[in-house]
Amino acid sequence: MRSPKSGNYGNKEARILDAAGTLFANSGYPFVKMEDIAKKCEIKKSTLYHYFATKDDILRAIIDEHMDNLLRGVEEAAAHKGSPEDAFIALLEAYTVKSAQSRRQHLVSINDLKFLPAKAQKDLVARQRDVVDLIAKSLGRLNEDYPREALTFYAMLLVGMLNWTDIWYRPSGEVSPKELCQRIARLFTTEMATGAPPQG
Amino acid sequence: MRSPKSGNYGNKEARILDAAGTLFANSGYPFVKMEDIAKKCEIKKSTLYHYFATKDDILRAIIDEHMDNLLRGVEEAAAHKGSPEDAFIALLEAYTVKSAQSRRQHLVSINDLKFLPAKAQKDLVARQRDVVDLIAKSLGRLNEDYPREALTFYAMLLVGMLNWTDIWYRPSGEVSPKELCQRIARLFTTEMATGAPPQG
DNA sequence: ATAAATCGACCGACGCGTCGGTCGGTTTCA
DNA sequence: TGAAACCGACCGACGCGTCGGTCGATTTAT
Repeated sequence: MRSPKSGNYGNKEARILDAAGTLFANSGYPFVKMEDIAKKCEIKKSTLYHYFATKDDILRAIIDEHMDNLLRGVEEAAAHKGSPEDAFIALLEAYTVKSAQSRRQHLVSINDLKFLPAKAQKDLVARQRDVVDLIAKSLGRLNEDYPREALTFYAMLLVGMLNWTDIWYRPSGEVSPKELCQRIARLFTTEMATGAPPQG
Repeated sequence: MRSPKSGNYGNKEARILDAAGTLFANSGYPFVKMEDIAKKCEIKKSTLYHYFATKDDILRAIIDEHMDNLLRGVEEAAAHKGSPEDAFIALLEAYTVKSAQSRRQHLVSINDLKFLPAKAQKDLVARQRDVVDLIAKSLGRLNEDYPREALTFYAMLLVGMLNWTDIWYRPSGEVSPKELCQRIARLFTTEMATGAPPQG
């Protein structure tokens, strides 16, 4: 998205978030000190507090921005016109592309959400739920016979798989991102095509 | 395994690990203070250090024990005689049963591993890899045409899904553990039965 | 038999590094 | 010239780990 080196980096807030995101993703929120973030931005710690009131606020801002971004991308793909299968794959690709694009932010969102105060967490989790619902809806178009709760169930499985994948998957490895995405998609499209809807 | 209330709880070490495991699972390693653990064991913090040299050691012991347990269970199931499908399901069930049995330990293993010093992590991760390999091998028996690396790939996806499931799945909900397990198994057995092996 | 020596479990107090956050002052710039 | 950006010095709470020492039980020596 934004290269760390691009000259007029715009507002410093974004630069701070970018630096913090990288550090959080690499080391985990509790291990990153405010001074580390400051150093990476080539400012002093106290200056940091000119932009963000607390460490939590930085984390919150990162996750918040990422959720918006992710949700927007997935919503867009969900509106894909074409066969249900195409729409589903488009959605999956949107999800993985988005999480790859802002890979660090995504990792932070997954790993460090729990370090936020409960109230802030609820807010963010609600938005995660929106993503799951969109996926469930898309799955539903693959097979109209699955009841809503089964769809949600599979959507959760899918999101879980994707999120976990972020932890170990390296795009530079044997399997290309596109192939990763297609293989995962096939697991679910096949299920929806051949599986008997449960509890029906 | 061991009920917290069972009278002669045996050695105190186990009791400490049990208490710490619960606390870690509920709140996350960085948030749990040595004093919290001590209080839960009805001893003083300093006494804790009579049994474990550092906080890290406690975490390490928990994960270590759990890994052993899990690996043993999965190994046992892998030796299952019967059709490849039966063996695979048995293995899956072993995994989920084991992680449910010691749910807290499993959560700790997933969430808090990263708080260990790098060296200790490597050790534990290697054992996780052993589990993945066993699963890959079991998948391989479902379809001999899949090359090793594809099997590992799917095994990783599967383990990821299972691990993530631990985060949100509640056995008391709509879907019974057995059903959960079967649905997940079906995603992969179907793939292995109908899918074209990639890169082949 | 019993006093002395030994030992494991236990504890209160606290040293000390760490780290999020503050404050008062200086520089920059429109 | 005044507001925004920036900084160095500092603070206070917190939490890990330590240390000196107690207590009751077991072992040893006489």
